[in-house]
Amino acid sequence: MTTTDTVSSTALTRMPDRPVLEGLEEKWVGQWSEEEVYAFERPATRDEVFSIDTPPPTVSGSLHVGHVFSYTHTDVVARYQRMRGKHVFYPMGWDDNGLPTERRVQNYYGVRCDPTLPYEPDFTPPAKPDPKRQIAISRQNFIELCNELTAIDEKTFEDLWRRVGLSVDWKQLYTTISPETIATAQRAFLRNHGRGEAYLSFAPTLWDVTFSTAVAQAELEARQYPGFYHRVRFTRPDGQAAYIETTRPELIVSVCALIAHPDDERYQSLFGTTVTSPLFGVEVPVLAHPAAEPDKGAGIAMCCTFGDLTDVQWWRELDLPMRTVIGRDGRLQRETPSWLVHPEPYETLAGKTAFSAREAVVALLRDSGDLDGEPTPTTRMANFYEKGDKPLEIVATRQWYITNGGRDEKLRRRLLDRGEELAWTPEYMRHRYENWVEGLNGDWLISRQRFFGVPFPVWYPLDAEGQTDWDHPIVPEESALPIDPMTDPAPGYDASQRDVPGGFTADKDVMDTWATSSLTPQIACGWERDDELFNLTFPMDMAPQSHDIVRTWLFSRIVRAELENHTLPWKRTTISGFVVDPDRKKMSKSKGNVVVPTEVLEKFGSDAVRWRAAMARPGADSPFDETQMKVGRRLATKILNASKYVLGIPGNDPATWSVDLVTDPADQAMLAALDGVVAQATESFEAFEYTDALEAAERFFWTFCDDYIELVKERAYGARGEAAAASARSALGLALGVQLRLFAPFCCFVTEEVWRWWHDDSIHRAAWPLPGEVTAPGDPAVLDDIAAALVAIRGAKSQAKASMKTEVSAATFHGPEDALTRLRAVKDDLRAVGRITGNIAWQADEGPITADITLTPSQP
RNA sequence: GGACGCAUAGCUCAGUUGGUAGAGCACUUCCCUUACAAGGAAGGGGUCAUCGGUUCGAGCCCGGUUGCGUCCACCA
Repeated sequence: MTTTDTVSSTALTRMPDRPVLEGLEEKWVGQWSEEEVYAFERPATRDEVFSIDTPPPTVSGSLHVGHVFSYTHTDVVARYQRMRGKHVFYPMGWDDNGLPTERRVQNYYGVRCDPTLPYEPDFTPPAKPDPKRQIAISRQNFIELCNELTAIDEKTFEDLWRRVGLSVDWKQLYTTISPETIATAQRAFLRNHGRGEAYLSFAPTLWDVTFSTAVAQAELEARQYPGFYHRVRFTRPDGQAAYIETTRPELIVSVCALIAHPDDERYQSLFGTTVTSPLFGVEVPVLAHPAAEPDKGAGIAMCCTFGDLTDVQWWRELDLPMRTVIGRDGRLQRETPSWLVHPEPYETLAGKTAFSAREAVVALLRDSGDLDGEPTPTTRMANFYEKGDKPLEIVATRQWYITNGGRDEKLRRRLLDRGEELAWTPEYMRHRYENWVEGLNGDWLISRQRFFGVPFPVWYPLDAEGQTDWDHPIVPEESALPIDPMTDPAPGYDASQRDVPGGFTADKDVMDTWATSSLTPQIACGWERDDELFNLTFPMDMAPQSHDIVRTWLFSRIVRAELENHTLPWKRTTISGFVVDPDRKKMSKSKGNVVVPTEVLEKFGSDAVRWRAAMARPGADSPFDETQMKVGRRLATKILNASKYVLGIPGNDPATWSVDLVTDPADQAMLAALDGVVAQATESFEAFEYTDALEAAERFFWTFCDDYIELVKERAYGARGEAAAASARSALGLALGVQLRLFAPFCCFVTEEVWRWWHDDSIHRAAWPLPGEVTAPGDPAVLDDIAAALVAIRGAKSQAKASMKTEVSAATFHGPEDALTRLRAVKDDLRAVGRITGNIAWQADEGPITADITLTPSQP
C-alpha cells in the first residue's frame, strides 16, 4: 500500500477555532465510506495480507456494550496492521439463519410456520401481532418474513458498527443465509458425506420439545431445576419390596431395568433377579453397572428410555430394550405401549405432557400404595437447550452427524494437536479448548427440524410401498448447488415423482446455524468460489471471539478446516472478555443488566468507548463503569486541544518541519523518548497486546502535554530567536504526527479529524511510526529530569497557594550531578516555564531532584 | 466434582529476568496560566488474601489454605 498523501500548509484554514468531538463520527463515517479507506485491494502475495475471521453477530439478537468492546479489540488490531502496510481483509458477516431468527419472526409478526400449508403469495402479516394467537403460514411465507426482518435488523447492526468505527470492508459482507453461503455449506457437507465424515444415524438425541428440534452437545446448558424425589416400590418375585427414588415417575412406563453399582453391598442379592414395576406390572432385570452411584437417591436407579444420558449409556452398554413413550412434542404417546402387562393405568396418561403425566402417575402410585411417603423436594441440574426454557427430553430420532473426534480417538488427537498449533491470546485460553475436546462424548449433531436454514442437499428413494430408503440418500452434483430438496427434484427423477411410491422424498431438515458458521473462513475467503481470493486470505491470520464460544464456534471451525482443508483455519485466535455489570455478573437480557451501546456511544462519543474497550486486556472481563468512559473522552478532548495548540502556534507550518531543525536539547530529548515509546507500542501490537500499546502512548502523551509543551511554549513563540523556535516547532509538530498515528487505532475519529487539518489522505492509511522515523540524538532521561524539576517548582507554588504564574526570584536545584548537568542544558526553558526571573543555583547531592524556591511577593 | 483464571490504595487495574510499592478514577487543598474549567497543579491514602518454604533479599519463585469468577461435568 502506498500513500499518495500530501502535506498541506493550510492547516490553519481547516482547523476550527474551537474544535469539538461532537459530530466527528458522522463526518468521518461518511467520508471513509466515500473514499473507500478500508477497501480490501488484492495484493500479489499472501504475506501482504492480514485476514480476519470476524464473528458474524446473530442479527436477530441485540448488541450490548460487550459486543462493542470485543469488536473494537479486533478493529484496533486491524487498524494497526493496515498502518503497517498490510492489505487488511476484514469482512463482516451477519448470522441471520437459524432458530433465533425464526423465533424473532414469530414474535415480531405473530406467525408460526406450518410446513403443511400452501404458499400464499399475497400474505401480509397482521399490523398488530397477537403473540397468543400466532397465525399459521406456509414454509415459504415464513422464510420470506425471515428474509424481510433480517434485512431490517442488518441495517441497524451496520449503522452501529459504522458508528463504533469498525474499519471493516463492507463490500466483503456475507450472510449465513445467502445463496452463496448455502452453496458453500452444502458443498462442504457433500464433501464430508463423500468421505464418510457426515452420516445419518437413528439414535437417542437430546430434544427440545418447545422448538421441536434436536440440539447438539455444544448448545447444552445445565441449569438448576426444581423437582421431587419419589420413593417408589418395585416388587421382587417373592413379593418383597425394592425401592427406588426418582424425580420422573412418569417414566416408570419406560423402565427397562434397575441398576446399581456392582460393589454396592445392599443390592448384591438383587443382581441377576427381576422385579416388577408398579402400576404396569412390567418385569425388568436388576443389573450392575459401574456408572451407578451408590450415594444418589436410593443407590439403585430406574433405567428408562430415556431419562438422561446415563440411561442412554446403560441402554447401549447393557443392550436394553427401547421403550420410548415421550414423543417429539414432549407428550406421552397416545397408543398404549405394547410391553405393559397392565395397560389400564396408561389410559389416564396417554397424550399428556411429561409434567401432567407426572402428576397423574403420582396419583396412581398413591392409590396403589406404591408411593412410599411423600415426595421430597430437591433441586437437580437438568440439561436445557441454551435458548429454551424446558428441560430437554431424549428421543430416538434420525439425524445427521459430522465426526468431531467425540467417537474417534485419532481424530480427537489431531484436533488436540491443532489446538497446540494455534496461537492463543491470551495463552491460557487454550485450556478451554483442550477441556472441551477431551470431554466430547459423541459426534456433532448438525440437523435441525426447523425451516430457516441451509437445507440438506439430500433426497431419499421411496420404495414400491412408499417407504423411505434412508440407507441410500441421493445427493446432487456440486455444480447444481445451492439446491432446496423441497422444491428441486432429486437427480434422475422429475417433480411428479415427489412423495409417491417408487419416487423420491426430500430431506426436510436444515443444518444448525453452527454447521454453517463453522465455515466462515471458507465462506468469507471464497473457498471453491474465488481461488485467487482464497489463496490470498486462507488460512486466516486472526480469529477473534469471546471466551464463551470456544467450545462452539472456535472448535467447529477447526473441525471443518481439518476435515476439508487439512489445516488450521487461522494462525491465531484472540479472546475477548465480557463486559460485566458492577457486580461482575455477565450481562444478559434475562438479568436486565444489559447496557445498550447506542446510548453510551451517544453520551461519551465513539473514541471514548473505544478507548475504554482497549483498556480491557485480552481475555479479561471488565466491569461496566461510566466514569471510565469519561477518562477516554478526556483523552480525545486533549488530543483535539493539544493538536490545535501545536498547529496554531504563529508561523507553525507543517511543510517546514524537519528533524534536522531540532537542535535544542529539550526537543531532542523529547523526540528520543518518543522513539522509545514507538518501539514499545509496536512491540506490544506485534504481541496483540493492544492495551500495552495504548498505555505506552498515553503515558507519553500526558507528559508531552503537561511538561514538554509547557516547557517550550515561549520558545516556540519565538522568545529566544528563530532557530530555537524552529527547533521547538518541528519537534512539536513531528511528535504530534507520530502520536496521532499511535492513537489512530484506538481513537480513530479524533485522530483522523486532526490529521486532516494538514493531510489530504486518511491517517488510517498512513504508515505506522517505526523506531527511527522521527528521532533525535537526545537523552530521553532529560524529559524525566524536566518533569521532576517542574514538580519541584510547581509544588513550591502549590504549597504557597500561589498561582503558577507567580514569579520566582531565586531557585536552587538539588539532585544528582548528572541530572543537574542535563537540566542546565535546558535552563532557559525552565526559566520560562517556571517564571524564574532571578538567579538559578545548582547544588549537587544524592537523592531526587528538588528545588528551593523563593517566590516574588505578589504585587497588590 | 474437574479445569482455568483472579485476589496489590475506597474503585478499576499495571507491576518485565526476584532488588526501596505504581497509574487512572475517587478524595483533600490550591490555581481562570495566551490549547484545554468537560481544564491544570500539588497532596493524603497500601501488613501486596492467608500460612509456610527457597533466598542476603519475595507483590513476583515453590507448596498449602481461604474467598471470588468463568467454563465443563452433575436429571436415579
